[in-house]
Amino acid sequence: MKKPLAGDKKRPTIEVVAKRAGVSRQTVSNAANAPHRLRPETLRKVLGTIDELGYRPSQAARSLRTSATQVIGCRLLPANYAGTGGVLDRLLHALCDAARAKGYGVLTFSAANDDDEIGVLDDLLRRNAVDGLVLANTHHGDVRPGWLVEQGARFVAFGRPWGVARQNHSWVDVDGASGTSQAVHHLAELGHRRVGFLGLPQGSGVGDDRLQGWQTAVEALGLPATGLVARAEDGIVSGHALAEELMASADPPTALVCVSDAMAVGALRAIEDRDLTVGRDVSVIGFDDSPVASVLRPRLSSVRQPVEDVAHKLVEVLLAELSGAQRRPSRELLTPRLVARESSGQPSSTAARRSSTETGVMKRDLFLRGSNRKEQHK
Amino acid sequence: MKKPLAGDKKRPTIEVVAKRAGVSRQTVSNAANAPHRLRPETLRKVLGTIDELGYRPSQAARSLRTSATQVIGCRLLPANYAGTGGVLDRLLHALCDAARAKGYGVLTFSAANDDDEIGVLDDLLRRNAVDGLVLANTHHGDVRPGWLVEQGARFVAFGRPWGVARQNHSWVDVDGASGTSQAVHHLAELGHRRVGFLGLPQGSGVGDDRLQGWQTAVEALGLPATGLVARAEDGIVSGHALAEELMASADPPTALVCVSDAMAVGALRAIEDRDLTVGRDVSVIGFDDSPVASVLRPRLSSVRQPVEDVAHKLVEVLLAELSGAQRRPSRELLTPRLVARESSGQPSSTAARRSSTETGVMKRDLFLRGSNRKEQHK
DNA sequence: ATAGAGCTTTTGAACGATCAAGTGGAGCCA
DNA sequence: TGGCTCCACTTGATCGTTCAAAAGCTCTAT
Repeated sequence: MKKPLAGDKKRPTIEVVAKRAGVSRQTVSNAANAPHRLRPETLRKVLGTIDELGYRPSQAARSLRTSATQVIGCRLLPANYAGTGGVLDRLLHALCDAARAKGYGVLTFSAANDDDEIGVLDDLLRRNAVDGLVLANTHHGDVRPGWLVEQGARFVAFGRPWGVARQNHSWVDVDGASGTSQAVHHLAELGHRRVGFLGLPQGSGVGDDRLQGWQTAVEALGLPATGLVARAEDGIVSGHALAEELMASADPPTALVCVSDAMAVGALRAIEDRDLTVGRDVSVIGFDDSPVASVLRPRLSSVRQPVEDVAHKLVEVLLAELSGAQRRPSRELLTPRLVARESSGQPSSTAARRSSTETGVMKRDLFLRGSNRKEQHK
Repeated sequence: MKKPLAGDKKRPTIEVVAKRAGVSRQTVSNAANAPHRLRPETLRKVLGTIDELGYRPSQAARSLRTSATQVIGCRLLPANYAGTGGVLDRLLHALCDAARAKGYGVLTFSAANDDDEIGVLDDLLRRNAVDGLVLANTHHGDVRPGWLVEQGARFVAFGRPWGVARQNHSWVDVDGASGTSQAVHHLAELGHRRVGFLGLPQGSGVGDDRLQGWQTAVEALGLPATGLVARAEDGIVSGHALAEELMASADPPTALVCVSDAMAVGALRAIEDRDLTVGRDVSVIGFDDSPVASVLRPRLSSVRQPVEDVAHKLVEVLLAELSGAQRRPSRELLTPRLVARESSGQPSSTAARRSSTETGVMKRDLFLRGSNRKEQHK
């Protein structure tokens, strides 16, 4: 026999509000959901009572009736997840904000791998625990989008359906090629000509995309392109090895564009190991602008993804999908932005011609917490 | 007029399963919720049908009837949140796992500040969108616990009710004092005697707790304690200033225990600025073992919080709270563990007496990705 | 006066599950 | 055989909301 605990205030139901306001259930319901149907006077009265009693419709009852949960599901990826370090955390924050602004909540879950994730998704969909899903970190040969389409689930992917032409679902993505292209242009402006690229093994969607941006820019600028690309799995160790490989060549690059910040960190180490100075002898630019970027010494230039915009778009697209108004899938490609810091500077040959005061300034202010001061946004 | 979309497979209801299995609704319900009530034969038959149709009870319908949502709410804190950098992200992952293991989901939301959070919580509670809450980052003068108690909400705090004796709610926390104490003992074993402490301004709960651990250890070991503590707001800049302050004294410390990794990073910079070698001339130990710790050079020794255990306890305590079986609030204090890396080594005077091969080894393998190899857990 | 149109409000039913009470049958004992 | 208990299962009611349809009211045109 369970007796109600002390603090258990009973939430008022719509019926209670109705009685108190001297109207019917439906009128109260309309006050919240379709105010235009009520006479202004009635509306005021009902809203007053709602406010007075602090009434909010029960999520469960509403869901049962409308079969809409007002909840979006999203897998939580490990913070250090290779290739997207930190981006997804920022995205999740932004997603929660964007969703809440539209009256939706975000249900998070973790999964060991994609198959495991499908298991969780299956459960969520079967229980009707979510209205739609945000699928992060799409990759080559990803089985999840196909499975979701097959289930008739509403979802948006953060990431293009890499390598699969027939995948027909909505997605939002960031134009990685634009990011690396910006990086190359930035370096070229600083005076670099031999700009290398540390990439991922062929077949990785994001990797190929970002490599292509490098290629496009290098061609457009008429820079040398041979012997300047090295590829391996993501990680600091890889970055070190690849940078070492390129730096050991007969005609080494004076700048490196990296597919990730992890790679960039490895590259920094390799350059230091050669007793060269990052940002002067060799410049390095990372990707994703992870929290470490602004903590490293020198602070790492990096391409920052517009996560807030991404989150906003994701919610917008997903809600359109949910409303059923959406006939065909939407595709949205957003543009990232290079954040230039100390790790990218003029090549030493060029810099020698100028005064060195600039370098002096760079040595100061390495301890700034945020990444907003002393940074130039390209 | 909305017609059902193409892929809209209709979920089977309990009624459908019942009909198909040739039993009543309640029997199907019992098969899932109270199997012991069924004859083994019936149970097998019903479970078979459930499996065949892929039936899962509708969350909404169940919630409506039982007024339990099987969802836990948790605020998402900014990734770089001062004082707990990265810990809460790891915690969230662990929390999702622990909750899911008990059949619960985790609903996340972000909030600009505590008042804003109360607004969101109010909404969640009024809509009955969550059964309980995990309250992270409790601090001095926190208004949230009191408000929640007043509302009769079920919740567990991650963090003690600092400075408020009468707060009477369940909590789980990590024994920060033990962590800093371990750090001091570790340094003392390495031969350090003058061990400094970089802390937070007085009045910060976690700050005072961690300082106290330093104090206790220093007294127990008979180490000097005066002129070795510096305090300021958390951050890299602060860490740099405080370390500089201590290092500039007549009799500077040979090791620094820091209240956070951010502080530690600042300390590393300050030591390097004095052209001293971290881990040899001056050792540094951080707190929280944030992702940057193992990326820095030298890799940062840090006190790691047992987030998985914390998450497990949080869920355990919260569920006890929800079941109503819990008479009085539980308090759980878990013990963190020092992860020793290169930033903490023997003081140069002691090290000089020994061979230098050890230092040689340390210089290698700085590029390891994870933090599992070449680390000694104390 | 009255029917019809249009607006506001009320009423009955339904969403899909669980709880509480009820039914039927087997087994036991007198 | 009757009565009792116990077990396995079924039936009716209910959670709180929204949908669909009915009802009432006001106003206008005939």
